[in-house]
Amino acid sequence: MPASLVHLHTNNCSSIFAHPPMLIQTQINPTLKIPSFSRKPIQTHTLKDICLRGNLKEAFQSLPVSSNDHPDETYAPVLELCAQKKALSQGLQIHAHMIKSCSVSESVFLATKLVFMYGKCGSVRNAEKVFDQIGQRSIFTWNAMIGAYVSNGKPFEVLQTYKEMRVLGVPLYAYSFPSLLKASGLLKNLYLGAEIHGLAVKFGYDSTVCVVNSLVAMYAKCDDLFGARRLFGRIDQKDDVVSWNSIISAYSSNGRSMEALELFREMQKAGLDSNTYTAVACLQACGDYSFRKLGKEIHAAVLKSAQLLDAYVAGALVAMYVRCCKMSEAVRTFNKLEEKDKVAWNSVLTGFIQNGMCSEALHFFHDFQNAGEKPDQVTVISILVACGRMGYLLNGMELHAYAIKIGFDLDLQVGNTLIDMYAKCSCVNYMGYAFNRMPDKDLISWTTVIAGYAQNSYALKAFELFREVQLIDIDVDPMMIGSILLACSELACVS
DNA sequence: GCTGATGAAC
Repeated sequence: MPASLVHLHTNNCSSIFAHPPMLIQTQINPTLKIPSFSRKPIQTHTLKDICLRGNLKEAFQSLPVSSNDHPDETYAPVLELCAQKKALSQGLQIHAHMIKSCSVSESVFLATKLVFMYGKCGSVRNAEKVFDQIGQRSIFTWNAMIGAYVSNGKPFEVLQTYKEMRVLGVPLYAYSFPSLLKASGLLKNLYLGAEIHGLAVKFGYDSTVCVVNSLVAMYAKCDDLFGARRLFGRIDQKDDVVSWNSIISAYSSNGRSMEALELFREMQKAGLDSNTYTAVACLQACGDYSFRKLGKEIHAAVLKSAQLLDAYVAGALVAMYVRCCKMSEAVRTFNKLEEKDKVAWNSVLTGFIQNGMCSEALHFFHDFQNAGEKPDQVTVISILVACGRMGYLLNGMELHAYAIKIGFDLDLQVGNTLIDMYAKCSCVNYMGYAFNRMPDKDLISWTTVIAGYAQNSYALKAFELFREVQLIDIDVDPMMIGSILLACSELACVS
């Protein structure tokens, strides 16, 4: 690309000629000035370049063996690279290297980088350990810590840290808000979100584009679409793709396809380029059969624009075809994927089940296992549903054993599906066992188990559990009443 | 130096 070369070239020139007085001095005695450039900065600069190139192995080989005079410049780029690659074991090695050369405790900058690296690599505990040891924390340190919490799905910890910041009087800066607002959204705590919104106004960051975008997302996650729309409407310069993506995604994830797609059209009219996030949000809105044509159009546009299909876009495409009951298209899209991740596998799997193709789902599960994938909760739930519908008790039990082995049977949703599977396979004893083992039970658990007993002619057992439901504070739902009526007719009692 | 918006299930 000639244009970027020219750009780079002029940039270098401007930095060299940025200090004319120096230049005058060097002109007096140029030959002596040249060797006075120390070798150190050149070395660390190359390490930074290696890191920018993204080769972790090369970066490791270029690390100085003993302690050096520029720990910040040495370690910061390597830590950043570890974070980018989510390379925890390498990050730990760098941390060890740093301890050996005594450069962690003195530098808040490097300690903050460590917190950031551990957060990105998914090790909240290590991030906390480093964070706790830092005496004088900067606002960057606090932001790195709450960022680590929020990106690892720990909104309660964000809330706690936020309270600590308030008590200590740490002033919030622009970049504190996105993480705090995301945590409010994860907690669906509109009250907290509004409080943080208030602080953003107080500190004067409510017009900062990333803060506004985070606010839009927060209100949407807290089911306040009106609030999200009002904020989006107040943005003067609507020229940021993320702002549009936030509001489109707000509508599409709340099932408001029409509004989402109207906003997408408006965005196109404004002449803004969409990206993968836009595609995902729009595809989500194309779940309705009536939008299948638009979904195909977006599919075509995506194929045209991206050389390599983004994992999220691919997943959204598969999910879109599933919702439009186009399983052959879904499978075709899935097969074209170079990197098939778990969500993509699960989308196809649940697609088969939603479309009543249980034996296809079981076949597909064999492919899943042959590909060396490990089932997660969603996979287990899908296969249990298929087993139940097909009446495959032995396969269901096998999956139950697997679920127990890795502790999934304690999961509420997995437990509920196990109850349903055993009920459908008329295996009442194991159904009761699965139900009793559940540490938490919700309305669906009770409804499913009562229906299971009633449908398998265990009317008295159904009554017994119904009485228990009335004792604990759970609302009775129509499904449950239906099961109890069935049990009544079984016993021919009308009382 | 830290930051914002994405795909799956009973």
